[in-house]
Amino acid sequence: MRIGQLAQLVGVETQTIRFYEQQGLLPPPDRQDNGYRVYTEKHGEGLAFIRRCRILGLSLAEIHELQSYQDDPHQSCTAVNALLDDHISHVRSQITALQALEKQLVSLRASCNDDREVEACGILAGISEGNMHQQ
Amino acid sequence: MRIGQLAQLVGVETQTIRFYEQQGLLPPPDRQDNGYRVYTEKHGEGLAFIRRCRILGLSLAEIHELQSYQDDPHQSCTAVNALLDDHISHVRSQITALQALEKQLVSLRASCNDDREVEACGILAGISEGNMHQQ
DNA sequence: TTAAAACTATAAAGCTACTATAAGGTCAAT
DNA sequence: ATTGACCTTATAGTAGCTTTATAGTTTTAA
Repeated sequence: MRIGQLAQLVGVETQTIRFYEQQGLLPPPDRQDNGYRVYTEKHGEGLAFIRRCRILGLSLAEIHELQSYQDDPHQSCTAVNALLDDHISHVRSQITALQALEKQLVSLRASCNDDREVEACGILAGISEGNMHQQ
Repeated sequence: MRIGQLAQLVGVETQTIRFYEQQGLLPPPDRQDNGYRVYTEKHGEGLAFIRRCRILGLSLAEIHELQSYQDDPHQSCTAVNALLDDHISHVRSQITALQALEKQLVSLRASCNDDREVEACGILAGISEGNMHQQ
């Protein structure tokens, strides 16, 4: 399978595949005589794994870590559990921060009900005067 | 006021101030004979405005847009309202996406209760097999 | 058969919003 | 005279790709 087919199969761009290879997330495939990369089904699985991890919000470094666990299948998987726990708490703190931000934005938005002149705009005034009860 | 004082006043690094100047968000200040930047109170206000916008999650491009409205104080402020509305809905969709992600991660986490061998780890199996009811 | 379209390759730059590093000039105090 | 704190510019690094440039190869259509 060539790079274009693999890309279509998994739903990524060809450049992304080359990028993962360069980053050491995808093993370098064999080459044809003309230099074209030749992929196996294993590469497809590896690439799909990476993409699912990315959809879950894991960083490339975290994915690399998971791969290192996969390569040593008889060790305990507590590290995998810990990685996921860390990631979950990271996601949760992001949610909390964004919810606080949303509240702040909504209250700022309420300070101006359309169609004033910019000079009297409650939003710009609100930002300029810094009445943003932070934290 | 020199750049270090301004930085301390507003709570940013000096490089950040130079960066904003280079990006056209902060007007180039006068220079002393030795080339040092000299800032006025106006610069302080401008910088504080930028920082408050950044805390609200606005991009530098959005801040630039807001500044252009400030420069023309007699036009209607509907564009300002619209910018904020867009930003609020952007934040809300981020929150929604992260909440869905959290759910997915928690269910994945539940598929492995510690201390198995990596080979049997429910988390890695879950990602590999792709039983991630997406969307 | 030939020419265009589609695919592949590498290398380098661009994106965001800074942060960090390097190499050097200026100024006040010791 | 030199130390230290400050200032200058220019360049590279961060994450995870995407875009662009340039060029070679294969496939398809005329």
